[in-house]
Amino acid sequence: MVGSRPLLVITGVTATGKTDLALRLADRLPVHLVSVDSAMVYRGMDVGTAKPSAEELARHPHALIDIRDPTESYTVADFVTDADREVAWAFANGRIPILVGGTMMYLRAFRDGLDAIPASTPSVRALVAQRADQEGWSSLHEELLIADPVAAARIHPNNPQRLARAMEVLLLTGRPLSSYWGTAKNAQTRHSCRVVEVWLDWPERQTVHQRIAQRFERMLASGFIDEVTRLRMREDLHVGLPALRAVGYRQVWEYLDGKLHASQMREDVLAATRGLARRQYTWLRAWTPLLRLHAGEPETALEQVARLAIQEASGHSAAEIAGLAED
RNA sequence: GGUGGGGUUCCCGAGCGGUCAAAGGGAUCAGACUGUAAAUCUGACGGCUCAGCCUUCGAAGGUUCGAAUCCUUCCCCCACCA
Repeated sequence: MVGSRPLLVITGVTATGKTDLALRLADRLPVHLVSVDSAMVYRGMDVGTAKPSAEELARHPHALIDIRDPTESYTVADFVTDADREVAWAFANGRIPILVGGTMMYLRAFRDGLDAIPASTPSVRALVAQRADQEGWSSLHEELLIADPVAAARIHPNNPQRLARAMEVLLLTGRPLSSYWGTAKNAQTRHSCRVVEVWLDWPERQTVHQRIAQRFERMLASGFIDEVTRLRMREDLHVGLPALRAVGYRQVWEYLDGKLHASQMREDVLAATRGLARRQYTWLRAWTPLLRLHAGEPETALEQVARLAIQEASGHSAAEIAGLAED
């Protein structure tokens, strides 16, 4: 019965209650929760990432939370490797793996698989950065256009981050980045499972904006500023690190630097969070097999997801197992 | 009460007789996305029956072939003097 065991994915834009849904699901079913969140991986970044509380984590452990120091980086490839390991563990132990989170690129990479492209190295990265400094990014893009026209066509000359990656691979391996494309295996194949994806969403964008604002108020009341102050006291942390470029942390850091007034900081954080949500929507709308559930009706959503999971797991029809999720 | 500065498209803010639906920034919206992704980047952004037309630059008049730009009066802000 290959492909019948379910793997649940709970996603949606920021501040829609994904974590809550997952926690409640964990109360009823034998699950293994796996966080899909590029910011929650960092230790000491709790309030601003809306990480589940220590109590919640004690009750329902999440894999891939608090696995890095803010000085370290964490990548999509790290995520796919880690998530694969967690999913395998779940299946081996008779649990339903549930991937919860809104880092869409991680989710996409997990679902569709990642091609075996070599990781960059600090020295090559520095070299590319230095060349960009001297010659300008547009010059590097022209170079890429010749060496790797396929990748160059898909990378805008003004996008240093993606351009850098392509150049790094080229310099590191002597091979075009695009020559590595096409070997990835998707999650269903890798795990012989059935991926069930749930999108928790509000019908009105305005609701999401409101919830973002309310949640930020709660974060402030819960000591978010203090949290950033603590991070800022560390000599080895600075805003250039991926961890501290996270929404909220970046702005509060500037505020503590005295570069922003409190009201401006608040506004900037909210705008950045709304922007994050907007970009998440772009992924979600293009994501075909998503079951969209109403975030404003958590009970119903919970019911549906639980039922779906049981149904997939048992291979029985929904009618046959109706009521099972209640227990 | 007097003098000086000012009211510009959702916000801030340029423009100071034509090339202005009006620079730039912000917000918002749409999109891209294969090892930094809560990142990085692109586009749209007064309205329409959209290669053109219509309505905007505090209000109303006026000058001019032509005004956001000049004049008059009025309304409202700000600063200083009283």
